[in-house]
Amino acid sequence: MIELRHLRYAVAVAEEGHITRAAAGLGIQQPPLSQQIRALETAIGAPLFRRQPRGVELTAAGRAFVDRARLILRDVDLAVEAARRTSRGEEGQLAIGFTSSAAFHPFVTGVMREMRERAPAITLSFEEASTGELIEAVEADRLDAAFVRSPSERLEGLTITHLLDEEMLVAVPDHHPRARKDTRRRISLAALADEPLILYRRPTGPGLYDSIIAACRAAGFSPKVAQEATRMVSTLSLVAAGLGISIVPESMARLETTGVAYLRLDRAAGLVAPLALARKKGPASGTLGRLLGIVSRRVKDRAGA
Amino acid sequence: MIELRHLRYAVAVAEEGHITRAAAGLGIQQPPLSQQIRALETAIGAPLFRRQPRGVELTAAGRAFVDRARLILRDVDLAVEAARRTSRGEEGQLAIGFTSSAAFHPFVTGVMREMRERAPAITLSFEEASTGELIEAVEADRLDAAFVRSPSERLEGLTITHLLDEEMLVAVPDHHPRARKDTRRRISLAALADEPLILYRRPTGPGLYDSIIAACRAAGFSPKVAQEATRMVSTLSLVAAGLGISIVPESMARLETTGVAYLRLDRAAGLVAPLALARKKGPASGTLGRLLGIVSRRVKDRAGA
DNA sequence: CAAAATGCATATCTATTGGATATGGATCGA
DNA sequence: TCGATCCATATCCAATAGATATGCATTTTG
Repeated sequence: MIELRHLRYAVAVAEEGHITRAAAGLGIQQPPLSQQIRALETAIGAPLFRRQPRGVELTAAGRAFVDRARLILRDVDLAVEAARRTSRGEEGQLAIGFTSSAAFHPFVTGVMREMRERAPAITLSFEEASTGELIEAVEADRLDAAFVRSPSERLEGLTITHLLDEEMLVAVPDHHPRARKDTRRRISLAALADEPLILYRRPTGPGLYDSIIAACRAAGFSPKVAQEATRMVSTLSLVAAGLGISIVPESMARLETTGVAYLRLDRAAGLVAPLALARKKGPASGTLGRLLGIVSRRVKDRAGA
Repeated sequence: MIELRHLRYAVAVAEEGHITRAAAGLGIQQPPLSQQIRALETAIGAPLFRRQPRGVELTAAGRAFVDRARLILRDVDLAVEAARRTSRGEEGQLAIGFTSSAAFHPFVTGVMREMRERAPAITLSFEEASTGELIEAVEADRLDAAFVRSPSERLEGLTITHLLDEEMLVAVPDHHPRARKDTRRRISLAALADEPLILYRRPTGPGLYDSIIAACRAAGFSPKVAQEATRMVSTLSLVAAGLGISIVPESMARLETTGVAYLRLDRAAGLVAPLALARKKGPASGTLGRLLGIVSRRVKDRAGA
């Protein structure tokens, strides 16, 4: 059976044109090298070297073989390197999901940008869905990780890492009486008891929706849900159209939203939009490990700052 | 040190998704296979397989490696095959030379055509030169073989194989008085004693030139050499222009030669153009062996016919 | 021209290691 | 819970890669 050893030896002998010298270079003695070369020639069934009085030289068949052997040896090194890089998470692919409200958060976009820079050989794929759908996708290994909101339910088999809590803002039409007043003043949730509320809710699973309803109840009223939108951005359009007000994560205020004004909520409302990363329990793959590294470093930096 | 064995094993395990089953397929037991896989993983420095309760499955790094390993194993087979084919003379290159007078001989063109058909993977290269130059090129290994005329000098280190003797014809302008008579009748060399002779001679080395002069002397006269041309074809042009007559190998008569008529010579003239193959002494390379095989078969066929 | 040197091949021995057998331990299905 | 499945570990054996010693052919050198 031909082994890489035979290729390495044949290449060395071809380069030296000399068995004894090649043996020295390979760190073995001359006789074993002679034997291995002969064994290779026998396996191939053709002489690769012409034995000259002052050394050896390649036959035409030898040249054909050695030229290819060189490439093969290089390919083996490349294969090993590829495996190492893949293992270290510098190469491969990573499927990431996020809820629409997380997609615009600077933390998430920052992580993504850093991934692109630090590991350009990783092919990233993104998916937007509701928290519930994302959790399901992660469980089913369709996603490697997902940025989700309100990790309320602790799911078996998943690791959910809390990243940060984001303030929530009240979005009101800009002609709304409250938008006229000092927008820096915080208002209480209760002050919005009579306003028609527009909420974002995906067909499936939990999300910010429930947190908002719960917070209103805690503030002593039951919100009047005027509309439900399936995309977060449409929520804001409806607000701009004057159909009601809404409560959205702070990062949403970054979107171009003419016709919408944002009001800060009283801290007592206790309404925050948590951002968390969900992934399968167990050791992370190389590419996922790479992502986790970046995420945890940024969480730490954030805490320090 | 990573060996092809490791690649073969990794590919087998990846394909079966099962160490025990793969071991059976490889004709070894399960424990050594487990060991070899582990050794490979250690050498690479990354796990290639995830041990599952019901078998094993590739990690991302494993997939990256095994995909390449498959190609490498195929390349090794291809390298072996290429060496075998080259050795058998089905592949490689062959530099062949011939004198201008041999280039048109049907024997030579026939051999070349057969080479192309039988061993299309051999890259043929041709060179035209005088017999002397060709002999030199063969000695210096710039040519693998050469079709030459008059192997008069036995050169040390070369094997010169006589292939056939070709009749020589007298080329005369078609308005020449002799061309009017019965062209099938043979004439004697002596009858041409008074004709101005146009001969072909390369700057270097012996050739047909000397044979012709010698034959004339044997016929009892010294030829009047009117012109010397450096290309055989120009010789015929000069004949057509009426500058004199010439003596050329029969195969030259195949060229389109308006204005030239050919006369057969008396056998007593003993003027023949021998065709021989010159090559280095010693065992022939694969590609050259291929040529020699075709040549010798055709010589034999010719003798039989 | 003889002697030394060079360089591959052969012969024999040793040490490494690939592979076999036996067994343990974890997980899964009945 | 018991047996089946399947990988890992431990130990042993056998094949073979490689070491040492030597032979043989050719070439260089004094």
